[in-house]
Amino acid sequence: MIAKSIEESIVLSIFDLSNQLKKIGDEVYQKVGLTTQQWLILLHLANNPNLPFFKREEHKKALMASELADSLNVSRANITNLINVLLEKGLVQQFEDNQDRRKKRLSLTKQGVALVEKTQPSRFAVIEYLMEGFTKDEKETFLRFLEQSMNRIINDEERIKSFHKMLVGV
Amino acid sequence: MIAKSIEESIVLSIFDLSNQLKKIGDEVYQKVGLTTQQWLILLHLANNPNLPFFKREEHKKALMASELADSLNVSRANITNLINVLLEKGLVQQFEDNQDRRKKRLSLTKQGVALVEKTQPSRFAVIEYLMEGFTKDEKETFLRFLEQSMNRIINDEERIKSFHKMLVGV
DNA sequence: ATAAATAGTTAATTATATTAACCATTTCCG
DNA sequence: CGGAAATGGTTAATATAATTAACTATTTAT
Repeated sequence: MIAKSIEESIVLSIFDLSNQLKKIGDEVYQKVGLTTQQWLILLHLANNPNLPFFKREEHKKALMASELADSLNVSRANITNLINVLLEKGLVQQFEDNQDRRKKRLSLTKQGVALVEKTQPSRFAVIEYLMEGFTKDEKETFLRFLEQSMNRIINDEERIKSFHKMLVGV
Repeated sequence: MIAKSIEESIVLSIFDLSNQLKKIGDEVYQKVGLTTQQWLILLHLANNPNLPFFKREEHKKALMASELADSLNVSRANITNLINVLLEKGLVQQFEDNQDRRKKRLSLTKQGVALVEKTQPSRFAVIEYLMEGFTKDEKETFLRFLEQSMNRIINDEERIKSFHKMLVGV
């Protein structure tokens, strides 16, 4: 018999909710021929200040593929494929960095910008609806909580793995 | 230029965190030859009271595959495959329902129970560490928030879709 | 008594990602 | 300075995790 634990409930709920949000996203963005991942790339290229990626570090120059790979936590090869679709659709453009010729910078095309702007209101409406009824203070606390958890995962990776060391011999 | 929004920050952080947690989970459970999905099935069969599934509805009888499909939000066919692995590994057993011969009930084997119990402490340690420093009240509010969001997604699906109707013609 | 619904499975397929190898370029440092 | 290592991007082959569609068996509804 496993004990009730508010902490575990939170983690399992986060999983569940994220899953559902992704399903909704996939369904919605499928209408414009995109996946949630491709959509997230557009949000990055739109410099959406609400992305954890932009909170963790400042980015003055246009993003490149490897930074997207970092933020989405996937391989560079995968990003290449995702970007190719966006290039074909004319939502994104690529240009070479003239200080470092290995790098390719990415930005939204006019169409890309238009798409992001057009979808903004409905995304906001859904999000606001989901968290209706909570105070600003409460929301700020959630966000701090989420950010602390992320920071600990990123910075104390070794420590977290050490908790699991005992599992190796199972 | 997209405006700062605490609500959108929360949603994007939830995405990010869930992603990271899944990566950690995959890495850890890979050591015992399981995926995060298979692991979640074990937690269900262990009647973990912290699973959103058990908070939404009571389940007196042993679970069956289609209920797992509901909870994990995947197809029944997919569950069949996931279960097969767990059967092969001897972590799970299946028995026929004698009231309804279409149904197959699932339960953990002794080995399955042992595995869940053995991994419990380290899972709890990680989880506690992630949310260290927040009060019980704060955690409870957070959980209510997550549950409200999930409920709205499940119960007001039509309403949420209607927010996106305007996108169809993009 | 028959049609519809439910539970599970199988086979074929699709989606989404990964790894490994490679090229070009830049950075590090002995 | 010059060679080794690191970085950025791509390609090809592969893995994995899921889906859909079709099917069987059984139960429920009318």
